[in-house]
Amino acid sequence: MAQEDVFKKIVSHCKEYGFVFPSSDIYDGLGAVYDYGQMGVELKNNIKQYWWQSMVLLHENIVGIDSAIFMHPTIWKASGHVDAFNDPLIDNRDSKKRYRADVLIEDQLAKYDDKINKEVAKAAKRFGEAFDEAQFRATNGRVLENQAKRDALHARFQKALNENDLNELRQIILDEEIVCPISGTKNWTEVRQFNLMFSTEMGSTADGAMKVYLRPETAQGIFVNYMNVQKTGRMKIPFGIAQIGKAFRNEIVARQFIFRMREFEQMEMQFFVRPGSELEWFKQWKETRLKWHKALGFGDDHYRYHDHDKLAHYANAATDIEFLMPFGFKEVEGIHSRTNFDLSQHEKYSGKSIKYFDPELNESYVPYVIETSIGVDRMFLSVMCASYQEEKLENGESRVVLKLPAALAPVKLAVLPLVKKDGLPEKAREIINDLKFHFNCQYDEKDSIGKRYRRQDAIGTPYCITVDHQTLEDNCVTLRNRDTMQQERVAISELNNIIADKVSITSLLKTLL
RNA sequence: GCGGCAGUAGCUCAGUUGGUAGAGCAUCAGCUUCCCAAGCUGAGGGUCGCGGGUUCGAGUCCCGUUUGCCGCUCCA
Repeated sequence: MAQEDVFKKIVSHCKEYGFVFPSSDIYDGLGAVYDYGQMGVELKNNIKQYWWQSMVLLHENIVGIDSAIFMHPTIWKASGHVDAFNDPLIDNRDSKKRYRADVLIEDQLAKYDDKINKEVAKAAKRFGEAFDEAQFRATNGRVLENQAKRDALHARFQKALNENDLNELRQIILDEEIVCPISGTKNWTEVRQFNLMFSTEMGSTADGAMKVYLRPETAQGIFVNYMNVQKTGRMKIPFGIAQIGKAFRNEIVARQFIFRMREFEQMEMQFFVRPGSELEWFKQWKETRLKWHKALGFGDDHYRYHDHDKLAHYANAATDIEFLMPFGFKEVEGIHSRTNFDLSQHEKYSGKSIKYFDPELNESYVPYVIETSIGVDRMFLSVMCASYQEEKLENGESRVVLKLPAALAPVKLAVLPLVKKDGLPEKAREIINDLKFHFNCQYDEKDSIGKRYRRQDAIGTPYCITVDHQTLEDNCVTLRNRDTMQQERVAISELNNIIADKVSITSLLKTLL
């Protein structure tokens, strides 16, 4: 089966069994926004718990926070997000190429300069040593004409930029008869402003509302709380701050189901270290994070590193952990050595000192940061893709089974009376009423037993128990394993002992040590 | 954003030259009592993405719009 078909099936499966729904479904959906359903929310919560516990529980020098989505607007100036993502873009309809409108106009300005310089160079050659350049520029007709055009264009361009007048930018491009370098035509679309950050207003407009942004990453919430946590938690370097939360990016193109969404969730941990030691820590976190992924047991061949050649302005090392999705290896987690860029920027913009006094070195410094940043939704998708299997059975039939790691499965145990009479349902209820305090259980008495097993396979329930007539006599049930489909007879009193450990996140965490 | 393709029941889809909707699976109730789904009886569920137009009549033709998929583009 082609891989795209598998992906389509996974998307359908997600909807059909209550994992992921399109947002605003009954209103025909909202672009690149999705909701998690009754099964999805359980799986997602389990993923978050696995991450949180691996960070905060297993490391005494990592603590968590939960910062607000709204933050002071200056934070995004300090971080570089305001400047980095605010480009006026225009498309040429013939070549279908996109350009920055301001760059096209700057190129046009440069053309005028070229013309003028050519005239000057020509004259200089002609007059030799006697050439007075200033005099020539001030009197030559062709130079003056081009200079006047250039100055007019420059003034108009600056005015349009200052007023953020997109129509005027387009009009300039038309008036100057700027053509697409590829198609050579002037068939331009409207100019559009693409800002990666969503904005809204805080306070009523009558009071002079303040423009605030929905955070495009959770990291800054950690950086601006660095001093608070370090002081109140008496944290000593090296230490980390972990956070799980929503972030928002107004992607131009958001596609591939929940892989790239406009509203998404991140799990980030910023680890603060001594300057100079950052690359050592970078290496260590790279390994630690890959181990966390591999512990899920999907197979080591599903993962690879992708080291960045082109580094962002703040980083001195960066790598992605990529996962083999049906549409290729894709980034699930990023590990970045962010230097002291963020904290230094916040020092500068806030005017507050963000230094750490290191008693061992007896000196103060702005700590360096190693960031591990993982997309919850991407992680969710990778787990779904790796777990989804269509199996041919010995009797020639097939089944769809989600081979989720038991610790992540939404439902841990299904309790099934073999038949819907003779007191079996009552006995099953009795069992579930005890076990439901320990893990997520589901009861089902509808349809044949085989059909019920398949229903549980489809949502990835690792264990099913069947209550039959013999149960009423010996207090034993049949325990059925999702993956092997093997059954064994166990005492009801032993169920919690047998199952609880296998389906707990604790058991998964222990494999990390 | 540009270009191509698509949108009919929860899912997968059919719907003939335009005559106000069907199948399989799923769901629910009952029968059956069976340890690996698709046995029997019955039921519910769709203003055919949305808006407009042509027509006596539109799921079907035309225009617009929206959503999705693929390619290009963008991606601290």
